[in-house]
Amino acid sequence: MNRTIVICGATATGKSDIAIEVALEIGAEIINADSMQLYRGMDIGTAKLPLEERKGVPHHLLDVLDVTQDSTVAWYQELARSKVEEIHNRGRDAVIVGGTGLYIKAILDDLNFPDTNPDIRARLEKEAENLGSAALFGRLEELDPAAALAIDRANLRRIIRALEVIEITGQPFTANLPREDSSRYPDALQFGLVMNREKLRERIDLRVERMWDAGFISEVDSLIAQGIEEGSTAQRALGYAQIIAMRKGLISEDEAREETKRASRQYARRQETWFSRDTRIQWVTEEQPRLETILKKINS
RNA sequence: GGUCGGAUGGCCGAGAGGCGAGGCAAGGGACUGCAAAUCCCUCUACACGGGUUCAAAUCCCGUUCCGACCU
Repeated sequence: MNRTIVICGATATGKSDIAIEVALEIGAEIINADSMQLYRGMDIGTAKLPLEERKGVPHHLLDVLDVTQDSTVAWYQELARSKVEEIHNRGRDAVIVGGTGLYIKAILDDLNFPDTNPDIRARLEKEAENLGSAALFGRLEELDPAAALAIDRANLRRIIRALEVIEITGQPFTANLPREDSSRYPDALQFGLVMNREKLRERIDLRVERMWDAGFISEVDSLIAQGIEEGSTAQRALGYAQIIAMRKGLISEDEAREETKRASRQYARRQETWFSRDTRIQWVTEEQPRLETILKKINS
């Protein structure tokens, strides 16, 4: 019986380390569920565990994209699921670790993502520019009132995607949503790591300082040379975006570093909001002996 | 000692008599193909004391503090 275990939570809560320990204990392999650690060359700024710290535990979906390529959930979903199957077929357990909530959900739940079409999307984006986002939202209200209700009228990105899906599938956007929560891996155990805000803030600050000392700037410099600005996903990563802005002369190094800390804090908040909605997650606080707590639940 | 200019919410910053600009930060929230993204909500301030007025952050008087200049 092969298990699927998820370790999630906000950034800087120590997910990677716990995952290694858990994996060592139960003989599992690790699948990365962090949208930015997918990128080759994004090591320091994403706090990617160096090889020697992985203690021999096989890691999957690390360094699988070039910085110029865009990551998407649909692509990730397929790949990650095939990795889970692969590991299970090998008779081992899979530990999924990461802070990208949507990606984790995409593995576990029966989310299906209707295709995308660059032409349609480009056209919609152009229309938004010319007619304004209000016009597109109006169209969405007509074509799919339920979707319009669920999407903020100012959230152009989601409005465009909804219209794109409607056009491609010929059905309302909401028709593609699952009726109820149906899980592909019903037995998956999800653990969430939590820390109080103050503590987390300190850890984030410290971590960013260390990244700087470890040569974060030169890492970004070489990625700029590799064309990170051509892609749209990688260049928005925390810290990377700030250092790119710094290299463009928009902000000082000091500002870049402080902005990175602040953006990380805000990100952590968004992550907590996201994960807090999932009632399947079992939360583990910092006061608890985390590894033991998790192992106990896995084995019970 | 004198003259002039300031003093606005955690920070920045407009307003210059009449339904509490705005931005950032902070907190809360949403979320099915860019998710470390995108977006929404909340946070009633005007240095202090008097006065004028139906109405003052906005006008008048005084006080305190800051800055510039003068002696």
